[in-house]
Amino acid sequence: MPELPEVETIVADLRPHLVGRTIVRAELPFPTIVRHPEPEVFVDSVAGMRINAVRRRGKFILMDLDHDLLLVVHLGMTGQLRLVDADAPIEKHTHAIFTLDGDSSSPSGGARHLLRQRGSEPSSFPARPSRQLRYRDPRRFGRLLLGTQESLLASKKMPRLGPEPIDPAFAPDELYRSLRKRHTSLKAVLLDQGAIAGVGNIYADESMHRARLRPDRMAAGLSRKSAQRLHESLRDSLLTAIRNRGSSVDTYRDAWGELGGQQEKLLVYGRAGEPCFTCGRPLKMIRLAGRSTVFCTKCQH
DNA sequence: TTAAATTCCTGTAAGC
DNA sequence: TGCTTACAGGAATTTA
Repeated sequence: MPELPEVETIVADLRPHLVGRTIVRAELPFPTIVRHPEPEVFVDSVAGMRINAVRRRGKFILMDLDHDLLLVVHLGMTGQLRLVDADAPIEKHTHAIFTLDGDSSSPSGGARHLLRQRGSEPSSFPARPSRQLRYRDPRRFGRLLLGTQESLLASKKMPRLGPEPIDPAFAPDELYRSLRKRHTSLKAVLLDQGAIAGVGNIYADESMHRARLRPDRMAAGLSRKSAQRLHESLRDSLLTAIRNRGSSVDTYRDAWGELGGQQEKLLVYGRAGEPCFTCGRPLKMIRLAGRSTVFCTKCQH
């Protein structure tokens, strides 16, 4: 499922292809995927808007449009955002389609028309179909939002998010202080988007294993030194996963529909019962914060 | 106020 | 083989 590294991969892939493009038309085969505003307003409002930036915040994909509008995409568990040629067959569970203006590297519109009139359009300029950004989500846990940044925050449509764990400004002591005030399991805090943005079940388990910390430990009981280790492990887990283009467990695919590479390198997630790579003892699975949680009873304390 | 439980949703895999 | 059932989980919402 898409967590910080997967969303970061998609955003980095999409950015050069979307920035500067204009959304010609939006269609919503499944309108309720849009949570704000009303679907008709959403469709009307994005049409004709230029995409000025593509960013990530936590697990959210943010697209800055004209007129201070912000198009927000959350992939939930099975959401996929793909860039395809407009004539590509529409896959099942496609809930939103954004048609983009043509490729600026080949003459389009008026320029193409002029060339054709003069009978001099080079054959090396194929009639490139316009492209579409498509949102597909079989389990429909994802959502789309539109509004000004200010209005989205004010209406509480966008949750308040904690610091970005891979931001160099995120200091070990900041993690220590936020853990200190939480009387719940370490796992629950790592999954809390208001505490740290972007961490989900995969990288919570991976980073606690790297830090040699039991997921069911009380967060408030962690020493400064342990918090420091967790801080480093979190960054390592996330940055390594970004380098490997994310983990394709379940249905995750990048913007081109390709698999990531990190799933083959996971230390504990999805490996319950298999031997720990460090000590060989079978990894244990428990349920914490409503999530399956895998760890090593010997290596993690 | 905070933490835990419940809910949404469908593809997949296990079990009969 | 074919059906039923349990399970996966992000986060909003509800309950404790």
